[in-house]
Amino acid sequence: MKKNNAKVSVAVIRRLPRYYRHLSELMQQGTVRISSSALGRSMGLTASQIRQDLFCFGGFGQQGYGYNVEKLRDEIGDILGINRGHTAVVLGVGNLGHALIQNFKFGNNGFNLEAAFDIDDDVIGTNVGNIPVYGIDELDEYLRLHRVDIGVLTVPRSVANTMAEQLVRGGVKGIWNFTNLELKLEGAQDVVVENVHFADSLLTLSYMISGRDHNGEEEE
Amino acid sequence: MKKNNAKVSVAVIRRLPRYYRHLSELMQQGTVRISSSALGRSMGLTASQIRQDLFCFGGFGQQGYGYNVEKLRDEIGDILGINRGHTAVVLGVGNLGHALIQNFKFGNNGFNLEAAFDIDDDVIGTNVGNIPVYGIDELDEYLRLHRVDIGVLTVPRSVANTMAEQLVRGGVKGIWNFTNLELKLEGAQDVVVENVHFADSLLTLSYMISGRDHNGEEEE
DNA sequence: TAGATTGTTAATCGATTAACAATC
DNA sequence: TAGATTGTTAATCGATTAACAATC
Repeated sequence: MKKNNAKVSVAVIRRLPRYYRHLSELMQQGTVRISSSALGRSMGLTASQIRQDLFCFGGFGQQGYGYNVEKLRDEIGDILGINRGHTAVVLGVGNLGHALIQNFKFGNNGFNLEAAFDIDDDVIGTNVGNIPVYGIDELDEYLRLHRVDIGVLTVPRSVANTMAEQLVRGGVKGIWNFTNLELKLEGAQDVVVENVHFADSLLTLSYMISGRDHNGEEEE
Repeated sequence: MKKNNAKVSVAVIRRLPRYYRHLSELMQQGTVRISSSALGRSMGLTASQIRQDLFCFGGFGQQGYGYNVEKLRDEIGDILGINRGHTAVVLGVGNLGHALIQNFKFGNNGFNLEAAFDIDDDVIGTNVGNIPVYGIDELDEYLRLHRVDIGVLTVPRSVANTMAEQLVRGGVKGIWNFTNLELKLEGAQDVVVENVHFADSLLTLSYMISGRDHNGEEEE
């Protein structure tokens, strides 16, 4: 198992969570070992690609045997940063923020959700789930006093960029952006923005169900 | 502008909604024309890639001038299927379903949201926004009587696959899947599933903020 | 040991970028 | 017209797939 220092491509990185998810399910089903070809079959990838992907990180298998499901899962979890005690806050406790706080298992993904912020007096001071909701004017101080790794942005479009800038000034490492805006953050090259663009996803689906004659001409 | 029958790659397709979004913003700002290089600069793409992407569909520009923003936007909207009168129903009016019904602009993306379904008697018979909520046992008949293009799946994990199968039997063309489950739909090759996996997105962000020493060894 | 399956390099394929003639 | 910028082909780059020696 040799150290591989080549830069890992984003295509590989985006497959890691899928590996993690599938391996977790296999583990729950009690599967102890799996070969790259069996895993590939169940995930719709080639065995070659799986071995190549894992090779980026040194490879975690054993010739003639395959991969230990639990060990591989844990290794990938480590690579993804699941055991680093990441912390998160939610900005905007509207319908979507509410839904994320209540339903999304931050803990399963290695994040501790510690607070939420909103501008509405009716919700400030309450708890959603176990999460306290503070006023947005308390954000600066909160960020000064706590290490917050990411901000979850579920505020209205109109204030999205301002709030994002405030998070950046407060020292977050990443922003999980649910607003349909492309954030413009000057001089924050080391802050990572991960977008969840619902509209992009739906429009892709729209394209795919719309059939093939996309140039408006008759077929012959 | 010649007809191009080569299959369009998924990489290109997934860029189309971004083009659409950026062009919409430019249009709102009153920009009338734009060159591939200016658009590329503002989107973080090369001019070459933009021209190559549009070339897949025949090209919509004019030498020496560039692209008419509104015309290009509309052409891409057409390609994405925005003007086909698509219809949608939501399955599962929990926190997330509620948030989507209330906040997400289906109309902006060419979809008419027509109904929602849930199992909870407290919500059945009510309206969320303007959308009526029916009992899940009325779904089969509803699908028989109405043409529904996509089902939006925001039900609990445990019933996700069953509900998806019911949608397929009811004749939907696509499923917009917000459950963190990989749907297994036997014999439904022509039904498109578009996944919105929150966890995958967050874990990608987790990786990116976790620094580079992913093999646990000390640097030298 | 023999069989299986990985780690790893090489070959192929596809996507992005470069170049430039066509043309507005 | 001259300048600008596209449409389109060719070159390059990177990602996926194939192959096979290493080894459990």
